[in-house]
Amino acid sequence: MSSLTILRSYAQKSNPDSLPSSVLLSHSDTSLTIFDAYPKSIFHFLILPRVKAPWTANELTGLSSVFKCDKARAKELLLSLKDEADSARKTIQDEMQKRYGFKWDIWIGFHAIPSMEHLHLHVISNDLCSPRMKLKKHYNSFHPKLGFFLHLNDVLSWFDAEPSYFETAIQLKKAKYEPLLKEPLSCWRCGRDIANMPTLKSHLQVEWDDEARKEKARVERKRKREEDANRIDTQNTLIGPPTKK
Amino acid sequence: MSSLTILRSYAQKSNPDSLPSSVLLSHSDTSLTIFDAYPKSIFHFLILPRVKAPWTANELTGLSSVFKCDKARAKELLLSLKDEADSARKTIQDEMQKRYGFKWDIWIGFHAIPSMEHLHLHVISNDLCSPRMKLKKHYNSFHPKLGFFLHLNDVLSWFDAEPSYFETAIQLKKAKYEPLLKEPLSCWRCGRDIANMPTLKSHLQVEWDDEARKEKARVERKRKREEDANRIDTQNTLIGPPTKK
DNA sequence: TATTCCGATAGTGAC
DNA sequence: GTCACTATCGGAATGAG
Repeated sequence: MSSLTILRSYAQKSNPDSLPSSVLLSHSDTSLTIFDAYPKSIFHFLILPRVKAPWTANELTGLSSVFKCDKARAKELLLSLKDEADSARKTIQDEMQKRYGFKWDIWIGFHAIPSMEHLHLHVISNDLCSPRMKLKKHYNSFHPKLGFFLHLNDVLSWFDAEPSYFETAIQLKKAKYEPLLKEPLSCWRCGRDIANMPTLKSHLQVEWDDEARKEKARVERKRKREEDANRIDTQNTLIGPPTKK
Repeated sequence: MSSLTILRSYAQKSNPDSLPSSVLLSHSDTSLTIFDAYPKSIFHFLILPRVKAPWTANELTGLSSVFKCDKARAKELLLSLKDEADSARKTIQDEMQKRYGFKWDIWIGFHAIPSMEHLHLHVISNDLCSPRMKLKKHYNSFHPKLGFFLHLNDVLSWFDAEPSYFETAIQLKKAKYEPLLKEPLSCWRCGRDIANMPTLKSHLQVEWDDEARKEKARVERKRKREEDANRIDTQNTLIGPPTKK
């Protein structure tokens, strides 16, 4: 199977459960949620629309081809992907809590110019810490403010925009988006320019470690507060009436 | 010692014999012949003018600064370098015969834009086979027909050219010569374009092996002819008068 | 913007 | 056009049977 069309081959399966569990996380009637084979963050899933009536494989090649179909149908499709993405987000959040003791943000969106020939919606945790995050284009393709990563909610807002804006937006012109991948590296959190990928990766790790530390402290303070409140409640229950706040 | 000025430091020695034998091959009153520290061929020497009255270190920075001095003095300097280069050439030819049993061509010339700050004349065998021959710019800087390598005899001919030609030539404009180093690779022997350095290096090795084979065969034929002639002479001496040719 | 392999290209730092 | 080091950039192939 060529790497260019592997997602399509998944999306064409009439029985998604035949996919190995290392590939498939879950599926619905209209979509699959798979593990990105080269995760660019600790958590990274792809939501694929299934090739199923009324959709053909060609119509599902990418965002542009989807938009070229009936507008209402396109919106319906994206909303169903959104449902699946929200579900994947919850799965990720549970895992975050279980494995790391805290939760951090998750981004949901498309690449303006994908390489693989089947629409895929990224659901990715915002750490961007992964051994597979190797190249400038990898990073820039997920930078949340650069423009190449199209947040799903932004894409959905196109449906409510002026028709002329909609028509321009859905063209996803290469000339507009391709150069973004070559932009200088900058930390999406602190905005600082960073000279190269090794330095950026260290920086992202520090930023995430920092967030982890702060979040865990916050969780711990909350736990303490609740414990205190509980002890006071218990004391109050045992020795007197509740104190006024 | 910075690599930019190391040649100058050699050229300034009042006693060149204090240089290690791994650096110095020989010297005259006006010049040094040193081993190129990064030989781009099997044989590769540099001839340096010594910093010695009437020459100052600044005047000897490069070809341009030399030409800016008195024209007659400049010519005299180049002719003295030529003498040393011819001497180095003979040394190389002896070594070729001793080590390889045949001789091949030697080029004598300057780089139009040198990186090191002291005039140095290259004396280099035309094999261009060396582990130090690594980059396109290395090769192109010695390509005998590309223009970046200025054969000493060509430079000397500038003195006899129209004054306007002379004045233009001695400027050695970067804009003219720099782009030559990025020209596509082509074999200086057979003219074929060659895609990359690894391929070129293999090709140069084959070309040189080929020349070696042919030259050795030629040498052997000559030896045989002389042996035959000698045997016939000897026979003639022993058994009769020389035969007419 | 799938990865991987190979090589060319570009910037730096050397002292 | 000094080198050596690091990283980036640029093309081509990639599968399957």
